[in-house]
Amino acid sequence: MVNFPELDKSFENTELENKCRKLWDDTGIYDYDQNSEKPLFSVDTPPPYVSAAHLHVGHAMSYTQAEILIRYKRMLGYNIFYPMGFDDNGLPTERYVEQKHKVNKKKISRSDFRALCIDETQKGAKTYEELWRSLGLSVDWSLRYSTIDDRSRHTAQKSFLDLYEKGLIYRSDEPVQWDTHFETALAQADCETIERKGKMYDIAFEGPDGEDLIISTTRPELIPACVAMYCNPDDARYKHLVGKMAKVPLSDGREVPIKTSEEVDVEFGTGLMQVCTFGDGEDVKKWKEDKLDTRIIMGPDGKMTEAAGKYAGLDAINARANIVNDLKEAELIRAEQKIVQNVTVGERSEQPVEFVMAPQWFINVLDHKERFRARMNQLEWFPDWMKVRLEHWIDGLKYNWNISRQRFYGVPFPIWYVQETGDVILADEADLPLDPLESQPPKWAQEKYAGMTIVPETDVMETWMTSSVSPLINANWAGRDDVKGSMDIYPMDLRVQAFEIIRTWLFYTLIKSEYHTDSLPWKNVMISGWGLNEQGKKVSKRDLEKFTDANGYNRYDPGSVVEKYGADALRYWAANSQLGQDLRYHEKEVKDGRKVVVKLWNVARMAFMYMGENVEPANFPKFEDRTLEDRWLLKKLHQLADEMTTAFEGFDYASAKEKLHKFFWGTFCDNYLELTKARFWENYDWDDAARLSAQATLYDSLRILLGLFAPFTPFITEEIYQQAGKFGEDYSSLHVSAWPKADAEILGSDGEADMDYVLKTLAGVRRLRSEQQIGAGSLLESVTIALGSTDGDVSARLRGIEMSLLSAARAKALNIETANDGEDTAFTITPMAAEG
RNA sequence: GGGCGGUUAGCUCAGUGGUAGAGCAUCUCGUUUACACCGAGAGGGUCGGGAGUUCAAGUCUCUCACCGCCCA
Repeated sequence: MVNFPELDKSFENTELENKCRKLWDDTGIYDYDQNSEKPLFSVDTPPPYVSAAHLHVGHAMSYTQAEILIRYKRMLGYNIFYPMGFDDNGLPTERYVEQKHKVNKKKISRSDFRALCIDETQKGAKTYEELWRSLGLSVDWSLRYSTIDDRSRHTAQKSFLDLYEKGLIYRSDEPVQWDTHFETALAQADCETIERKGKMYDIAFEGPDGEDLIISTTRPELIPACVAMYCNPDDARYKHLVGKMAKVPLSDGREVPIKTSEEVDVEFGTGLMQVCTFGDGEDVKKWKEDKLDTRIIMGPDGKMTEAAGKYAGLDAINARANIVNDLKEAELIRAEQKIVQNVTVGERSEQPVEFVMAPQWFINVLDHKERFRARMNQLEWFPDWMKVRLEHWIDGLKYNWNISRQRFYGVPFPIWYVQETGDVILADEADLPLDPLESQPPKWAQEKYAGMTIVPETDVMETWMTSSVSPLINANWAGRDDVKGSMDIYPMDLRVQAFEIIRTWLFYTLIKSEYHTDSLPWKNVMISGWGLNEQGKKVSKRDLEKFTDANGYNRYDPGSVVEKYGADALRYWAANSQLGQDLRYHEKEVKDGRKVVVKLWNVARMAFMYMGENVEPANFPKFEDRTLEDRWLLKKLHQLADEMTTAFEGFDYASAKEKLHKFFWGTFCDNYLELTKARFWENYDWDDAARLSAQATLYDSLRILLGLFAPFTPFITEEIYQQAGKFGEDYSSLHVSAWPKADAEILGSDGEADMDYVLKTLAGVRRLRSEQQIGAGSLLESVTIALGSTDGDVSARLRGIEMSLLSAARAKALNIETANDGEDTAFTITPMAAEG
């Protein structure tokens, strides 16, 4: 027995959302159950940087897209492992703290700086958690981790030790890509290429016989660091020079060798090039291969050092200007030309990347590309074409992965060095996590190196070193007893993330799994696109600042949007973009979701009204005994459930939503409900059996629709479900009820062919009403259907469904005429307005 | 220069070889007993250009152009 109360005419979304959130929290429906018998579905989600309140509707979009799928899986009966992490170490945090507190890491103690970072990240995490909750993300918050907490530091440090023991990690003093703004090393993945205007100078070196040797360069300031000159071995112009020396300009006659390399482009400039320590990766390569001299003239801060002589203290730009002047005075610049050049810059600082010599820790990736490719191919990619992006990244790898960062805030390396011997002392795994600056080395080491000077590593690991073990953090690889997960959840079922971190997060995680566990980290990966602003650009911090109005409302801020339109509305918008595709955000499109939510509420209101109290599903007529309209509707609805299931199985939430939307608004509301109302109205002669059939079908269809909408709009559907007395079910929440399963018998049913006449009548009368400006509500005196065919059967069939046709036309009488025009399917409707 | 994605209605986007779709916007009508955050109807498209395959191409192939992202 189920009672359907009268629903309020409207609802207040924040109030409704708070109610649902309380229910979900109280019943713990999102909790991962370690002892469950159910099949497991585990998800590895991106830990966003919490250092700045930078989350925008684009983030809401991609997190929601994944979460819709997770809700579907939960309704399928999976035991869901859905954690949330926060990434709070790394450069973004430090930069945020530096800017916000106007501090310089050189002028503040390491521990004070770290304290500020931790404080800011805790604030940020709180804001973020509230936002994700308000959006309805069905996360088990007890699984929450942060990349600076004990378990993450423990896991990252264990990762280091394991790699060290396996010989996959090494320390080396070699030129590394360097960010002169943040004064830290960078990995290849931390760099990007930008286009900018520059100048190409042709500069004369002096050959062995006093002749001019012209090189073309955009970086004349590196001339004092020139250590060799190169030409192509096949270049006839310079063959006689190979092995001889050239004099470097402005150097008091310093000489550098002239060498050959296949890689020198004969067509570029004069075919001669300088190699400096270090201008770019090519310089590094030749320096290594040919064991060239080292002349470092630039410091870690990007300023010229004493070795640059009179240019010392200048940054690259000023040094360039000065040196160009000097060269001009010496008449050594033979040409200059404006060009557009591609410059590698630090992703965060946007400063040109330089090379600096410093001992760093590297993970060997170059020797194992084939293994990574094989793993990559074992992964199921959604969408599949995203795989190519990783493939090309792996192919294009040029450097081993440098994980050392000369920063304060991050996971420390669990190591010390012995000054006298250079030995590396590793921490014991049992002591992790630790900071070598604050902890003593293991006892055995203290004994072994007694009397020697033991110094801690002061660099920290780069942030990806930690986030790349997120599946292992979740699976408690470190074996901590304060954590819920276990290696049973590993490999995880699904990784979700956006495309821009394929080369970093996805790639690094793949590496770590390969090295640590000799397996994939997850079975499937789902890659989202970006939510873009109205101009089609990535939503920027500027958008978040510029468009905030006096009341603090910002259309790009998910918090603002949720408050104004409701979480369901924003979620509904998020499902608009196909998996992997970008989507422009327009605030007005959130209204579309809002409308669906309101419509659902009103549908429920009506259905509740017509179902009323004391509804006994046991007394419902069987499917085959229901009316034409009801059987048709149910068949369509079960087809929909079937199609949506297929879509979801392919991670295609977007077409699932599209099909649902189309069905709900068109088939269900505009057609079925409009047809069905008449059965509850007094001016129609429908019998009680037909009314009961309608009630049964409203009951069934509303219940199924709530299920189908649940992943997209969890709040409104939950509220209706609860108001409906949970349809007499035992589930504590709609979101742990069973996903609607298409019934084979209903799918295979036929006999609704007559429905075609009803729908044609509905459409035909509507058109005529519109043409003749007759309101849809006014009852017609009669409707006339003119049959072109002389087939008497049709006439009889129409008489058999007379009540349905009258309901469709909203008419009192049905006339059937045969127009002898010979057309088989001619079918017209002639309504007449009722009097008055 | 190479790669990936995109180019469909004014805007944002769907579209599975078989009569071009949705929402928003526009126009007309309708205060109707779930909903005006509504309903009915209408207008609006050489599906980026060109070539090819096919009985049939928005869809498959080739090519060119433009946009976005990534790599040189």
